[in-house]
Amino acid sequence: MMASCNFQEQFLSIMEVLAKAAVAEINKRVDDSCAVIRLEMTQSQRDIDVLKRKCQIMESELKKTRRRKGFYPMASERSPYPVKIVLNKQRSSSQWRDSEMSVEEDSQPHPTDVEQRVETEPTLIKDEETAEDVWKVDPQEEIRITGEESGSKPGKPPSFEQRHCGEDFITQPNISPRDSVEHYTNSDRAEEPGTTRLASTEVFSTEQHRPDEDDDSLDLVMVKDEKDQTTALAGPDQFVIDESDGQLWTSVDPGGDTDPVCHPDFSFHSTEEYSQNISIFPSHSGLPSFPTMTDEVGPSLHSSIWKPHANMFSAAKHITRHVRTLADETRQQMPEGQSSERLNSSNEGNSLALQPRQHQYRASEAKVRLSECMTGSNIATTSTFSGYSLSRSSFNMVKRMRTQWSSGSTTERRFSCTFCGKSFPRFWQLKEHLRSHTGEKPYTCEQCGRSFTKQCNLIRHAVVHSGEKPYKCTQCGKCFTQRSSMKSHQRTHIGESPVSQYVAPAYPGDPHTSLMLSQTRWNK
DNA sequence: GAGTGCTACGAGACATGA
DNA sequence: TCATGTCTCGTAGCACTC
Repeated sequence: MMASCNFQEQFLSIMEVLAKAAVAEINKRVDDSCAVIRLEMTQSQRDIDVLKRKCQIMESELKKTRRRKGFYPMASERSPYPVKIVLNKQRSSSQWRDSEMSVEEDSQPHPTDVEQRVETEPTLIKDEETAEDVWKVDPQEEIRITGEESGSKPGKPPSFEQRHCGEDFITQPNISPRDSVEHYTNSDRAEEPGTTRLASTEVFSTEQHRPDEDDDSLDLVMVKDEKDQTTALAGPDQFVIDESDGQLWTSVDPGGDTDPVCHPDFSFHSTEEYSQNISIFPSHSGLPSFPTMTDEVGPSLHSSIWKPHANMFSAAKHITRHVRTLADETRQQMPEGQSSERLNSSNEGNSLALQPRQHQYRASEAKVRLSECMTGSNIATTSTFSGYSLSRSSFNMVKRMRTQWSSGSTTERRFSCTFCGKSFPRFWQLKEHLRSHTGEKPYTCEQCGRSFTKQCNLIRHAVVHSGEKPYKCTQCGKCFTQRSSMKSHQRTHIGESPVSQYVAPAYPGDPHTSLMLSQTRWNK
């Protein structure tokens, strides 16, 4: 009895020590990671400041030039709707900037808007370097990016998403589908006389009504310049998010004909920290989740050996708190409009970009429009998951794409999965692949109700109900439902023992021979 | 409990036709 | 380029045997 008690005490003390050591180690690693994050953010901050200064200088110069020329279009000649102009790289910067400036000036914003716009003036410019701007699907966000913090209550500091939506493309779950629509106008509207020509840009309206179209179809931003026969997404960093098809897509400029640098490829990629640390799907969704920070430490923490120790129980929470605290601190340090993908990924699942979508769109239209977008030298596709909008990951994509451009890398596989980084040569392959992440299973067996991601798998599944076994072993006559099963079975006929087909490892520890041995289990 | 074989499914690669 | 179908590999789960 005494011995047992002593053993228990010793065991507990050992566990306690181990738990403390583990917590310390985890804290250390988190701190290290945070240091990196801070460093990167500081660097980004400097870059942003420089860009802001440049923008301010250019804006002031532009205004001076306009005053000299006396060029200020009348508000009555402008579109009565608030618009967003998407940069077309084929246009000179002065042109689109002029257009945008005039639009914003003529839209007669609320006085507070003006103030805020002045404060955040650099963000007004849909610069080529701010590709994330183009992705916003929410007019509220469009307003926000110009400085107005819609969604945040007066006197209340804006939420992280609100403050960073400009870069993070958060689709607010409480926004109605109609609200989250951006309408495009140029292609189907006659140019109004006196209107400053926005030939190569697409003018978005948050209120515009197109009587010749069903309202339900107004769920996708398709940026396309019909006059120039090139999409306005010609800029390789211009994206559009659509919530129509539960898929994740991107615009691609494979030819690079719109880019002087000839960017060859900007397919999706995901950063490792994103795919590994971000819980994309909320726990209640029933969809698969990527391991979160908590998950990463979870297995060891929740294994039975650790259960008696509260320290270890709290370790994961501690990490979570730590990361959250850091994220909060970082957010406070970050200026408006700045984003950090690392911060995003560290910020645990509850505040991640992928939030439950509360509205659905018509997938069929998305497909049609997708096809439209896929035509031409530029491919404007759209993005979301089933019920989850993309946002911060999109930002990661932009960054990754820019990295690719700057490095001049090119690949045949232009479409990469945001989640796992796998690449595909065809867009539809990526689309199909994404089902494995989104959990979308469009093909359902009528007999058992089971769903499948691919139709061929459903067809193959049908033999379960039919009892058909079309594949027969030529040696023993045994039938199988699948060829792979038969082939696997046939291997058992070879030499009676599969192991005999391989060389026994001379050294049990040798990884090569061990691998061969592992293969003797016939692909198991 | 370990090893083995089978079933069934997930998913990538590829071919083909529209 | 997309949709569809086929082929294929890998693997989880289960049952059975030793």
